[in-house]
Amino acid sequence: MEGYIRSMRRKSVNHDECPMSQAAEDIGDAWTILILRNLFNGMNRFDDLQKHLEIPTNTLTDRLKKLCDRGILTRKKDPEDARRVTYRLTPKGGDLYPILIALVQWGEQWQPSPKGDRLQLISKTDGQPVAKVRVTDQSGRPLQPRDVIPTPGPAASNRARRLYGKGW
Amino acid sequence: MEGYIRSMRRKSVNHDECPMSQAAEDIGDAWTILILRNLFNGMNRFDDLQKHLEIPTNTLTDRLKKLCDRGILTRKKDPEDARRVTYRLTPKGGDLYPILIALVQWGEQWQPSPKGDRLQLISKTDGQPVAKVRVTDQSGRPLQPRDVIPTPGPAASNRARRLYGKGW
DNA sequence: TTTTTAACTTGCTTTATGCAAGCTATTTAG
DNA sequence: CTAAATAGCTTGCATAAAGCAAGTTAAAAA
Repeated sequence: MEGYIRSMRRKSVNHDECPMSQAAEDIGDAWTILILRNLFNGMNRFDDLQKHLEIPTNTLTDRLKKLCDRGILTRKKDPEDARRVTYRLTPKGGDLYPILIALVQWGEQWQPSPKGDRLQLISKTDGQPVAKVRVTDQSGRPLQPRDVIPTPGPAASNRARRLYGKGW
Repeated sequence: MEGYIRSMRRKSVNHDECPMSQAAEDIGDAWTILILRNLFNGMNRFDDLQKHLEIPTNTLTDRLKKLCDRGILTRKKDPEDARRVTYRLTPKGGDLYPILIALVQWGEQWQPSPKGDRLQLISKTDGQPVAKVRVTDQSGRPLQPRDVIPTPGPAASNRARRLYGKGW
């Protein structure tokens, strides 16, 4: 059953031991990304998410369940209204922030609206737009893909070694 | 037909004019993310991708086609071997780099292997691991979600205005 | 005490995924 | 120069996931 999730038909994408495969498994889904976006904006209830995203209820249930199972969200009953449930980002979930911001910036840059910006991210520290998310070295120098050597670590799978050792 | 792609049944997730929705539509898919990962590692042929990822050929065809249509990849015939086709990242595609690096770092941090690191990203500039991708203001101060005010811009849709104006 | 609200669940239809096989155009082997 | 191999697909079929409408349960509001 290795390499499969929940069925023999929906293949798991995480058959190498790559952190990106696991991340892709977790958030590599359009609905999941949008749910997380809304949670980062403080929307934490089932029906608000459903109405705003126009997501089918069973799909929303499925995604919220997975996000909770994977430790990205917590599910708690609202003490003030026992009908209500609140979903909140865990520290692990909160750490997805740079990824979501990078997605916004990429979308704004490369698929701009003719009418101008759709979303501006303003920092409270200086009232200026948030800086572009970049890959840098320890001293802050920006790095391009060619400046980075991806090296399989001690826990790398053979598949990952093949990829990063360029031995396909 | 607004809000739908390719059919009446597969809903498009991009019914607000949000840059993140569009980005989610583009790369919010586990196979797509892994294809991009492999392309960033210099793997640019159909059969190499197919073998390494163990992705069904029709799914790979579909994803490569979409990525080309969306200007993320180019498709060119190899002048040295007319059977071969090479897929390469466009500047738009290359700009997804911070997102992929952030995904690796998140996966390595929050879903670590008991055996240690799986993938180490070493910078050629100093031989050190690449710095953690962060959200900062213009002067480099790190920002948390609460430090950022997402403001609908001139091109924002009503749906986006509702979300970012907290008026659900 | 009836109606609403919130968060689902169920049943059904359509679409997408996965597999095996086949196809077409080159290129290499004999 | 023909036969086999290779690269990049396409097709057909089975099953799983997405989407829609409706129903369920428990709590709160009217």
